[in-house]
Amino acid sequence: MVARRRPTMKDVAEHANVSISTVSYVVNGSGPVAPERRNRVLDAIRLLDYSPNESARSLKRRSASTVAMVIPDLTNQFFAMVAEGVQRAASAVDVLVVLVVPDATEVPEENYAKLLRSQRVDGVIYLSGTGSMPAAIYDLARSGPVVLVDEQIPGRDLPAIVCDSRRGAREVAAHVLAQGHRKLAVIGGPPALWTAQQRLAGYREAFAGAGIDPDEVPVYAGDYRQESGFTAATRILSGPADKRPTALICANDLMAIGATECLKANGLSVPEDMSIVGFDDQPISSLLTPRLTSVRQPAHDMGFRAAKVLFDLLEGKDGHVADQLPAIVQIRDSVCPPREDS
Amino acid sequence: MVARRRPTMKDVAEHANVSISTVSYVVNGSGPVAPERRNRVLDAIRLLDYSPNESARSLKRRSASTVAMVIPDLTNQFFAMVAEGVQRAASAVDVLVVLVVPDATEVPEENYAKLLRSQRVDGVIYLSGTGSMPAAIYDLARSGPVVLVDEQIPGRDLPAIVCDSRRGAREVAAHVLAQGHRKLAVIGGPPALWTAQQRLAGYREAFAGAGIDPDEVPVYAGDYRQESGFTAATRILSGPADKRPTALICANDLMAIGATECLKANGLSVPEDMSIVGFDDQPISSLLTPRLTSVRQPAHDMGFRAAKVLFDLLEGKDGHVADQLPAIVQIRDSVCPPREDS
DNA sequence: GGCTACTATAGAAACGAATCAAGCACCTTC
DNA sequence: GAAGGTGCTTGATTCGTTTCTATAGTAGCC
Repeated sequence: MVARRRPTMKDVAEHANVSISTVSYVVNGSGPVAPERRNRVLDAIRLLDYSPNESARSLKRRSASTVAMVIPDLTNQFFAMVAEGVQRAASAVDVLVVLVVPDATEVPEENYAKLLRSQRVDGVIYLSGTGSMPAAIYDLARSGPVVLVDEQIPGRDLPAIVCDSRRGAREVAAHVLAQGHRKLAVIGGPPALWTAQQRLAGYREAFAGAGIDPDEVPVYAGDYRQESGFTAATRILSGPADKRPTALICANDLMAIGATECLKANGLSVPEDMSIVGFDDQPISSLLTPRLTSVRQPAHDMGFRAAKVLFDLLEGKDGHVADQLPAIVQIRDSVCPPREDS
Repeated sequence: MVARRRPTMKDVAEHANVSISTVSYVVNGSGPVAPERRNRVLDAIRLLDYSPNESARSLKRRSASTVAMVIPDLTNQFFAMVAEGVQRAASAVDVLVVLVVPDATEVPEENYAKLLRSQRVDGVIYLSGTGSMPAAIYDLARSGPVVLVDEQIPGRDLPAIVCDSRRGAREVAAHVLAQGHRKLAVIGGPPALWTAQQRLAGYREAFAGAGIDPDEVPVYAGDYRQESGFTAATRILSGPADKRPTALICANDLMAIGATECLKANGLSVPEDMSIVGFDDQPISSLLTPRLTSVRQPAHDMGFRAAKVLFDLLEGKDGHVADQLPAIVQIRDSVCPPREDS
């Protein structure tokens, strides 16, 4: 049970009676080797159970074949699905994905950039989260390639994979309006985040399209967490009952769930007393009662593409990202026409 | 925008007019350095924005300060929570966690062990999944330290962090029995998995305790996925109506959810027509209608401890794991007494 | 003042793999 | 038969650290 030294190229070379360089050429296919010797090397590799030391490789090649993925919250299924997409793309090219969860990390801000500078990772996939930290992103992007997912930063144009959030938002809102709702309220995301802005803009377009002055519709800023949906709903219910909205438009599912909880806790039923829509279409959303009407983003695909773009970037293939992925409304049971008397 | 060469210890040494070794001593605090020179070095480091090349370090130190975490399914919130716990423990000691999702990985089996052998990671935290692959685990454990989470392998005694699943299972089942149910069915996990065996054993203990012959209670084997819960429930409903169970005991929440969906789809209501319990207590389970009665496992803590044990192992501190964590029944709304006539 | 006993420092040899430049066969071709 | 290829092979160097060993400098002690 002694932890014996792992075999190195030198061992393989001796076993096969060739030079170290030859072994290297065989392993990487990077040089000409006569068939007979190649087989001798291959045999020795198998016999010794050799695999190349990746630290040494990284050192020599100046690349770690590893990328970091910054995820604000793993228990949010949207992020989890993006992560799986990233993982799929990465494993296909034998790149490792290291997980970074800011909330579970000591001094996160400083650390991201350090990760890149110390060359432990070659690049970063950044899912923007419940808060915002644009400063940290700039820092990051100065130290190495960064691809954003579902986020865009106005000034700097960092590569990003995004959805047509605005359109999706416009369409859910239009769906709500089509049911006859005229008194609405929005529970938005963190105003600093691009997605929050886009979704809000989409909602407002729909309002305007239905002849409602967007500025008349109250917007409560949440942080994409369930609890903030609950809080916002509480505030909404605290207003005078006759001015109460008949539909709640939430910028993500988690907040929609929180808001629903609040309504239920106050004896209101969804959608009869108040309609609700979300955004993201997490798998759980279709399991709730009522099944939540939401906007589906192709999370898995977004992660996959983000990873691809990052890899292109790492290979110097200035991989520009032009297209947005579609966001598709999923109509379910959480919206119905408003009561006659409201 | 030219990618300038990152500064090395040599650069720092020249800037500070000291030798490379001195810089190394300062960076690692591993040797005596006069205060005045130490400051010169520190200044140079700041000035050049130096951070040590981790590949070179790993090579020299023979350790990557990185561990792998094998997770069968990220969208399962239980796993996600374990992952966050692992991440928290790792970031505290500056260890990187690389994500491995077998389903999203090409030729996963071979790759795990290779990961260890190539010294890209120092150890592995293994969450056993929807299927089983004991062979792969043995392979792994031969190449380096492995810590299991919520799993145990009979023959080999690999370090593992587990819950008292059996007790938790016994207690939920007892709760169901206490409501007066006598006709039951179990939807179990993959029979090869330790957790599935433990939970089933716990259920049977409870049955026996209530004077029911455990062998009379039918067990349907699922795979811990939602769909298998649905399938099992379909089979259960296809039997003669008078022999139909009044309560369904599911070995995890996802399958309980699937089963619930099936019942609803067949016009049955939960818990009035059939009671249901799960296991794991995922956050979403308390949001469903009815709120699912389940057994909570301290997922976050399990991940955290598993990581700690692995780190101890890596430091040679043969960290034995004796204690099991508790699993606590969460009583909610998915269980009620059976109808009189059944 | 010569001896040990330190301390702080510098030098140099690893760690394991990639790769450039050079060498050595062997074969054309005139 | 010499000049010039072509195709394999190898030795040596390099990547950026860590760390062992040697050395210079200072102090302590009789």
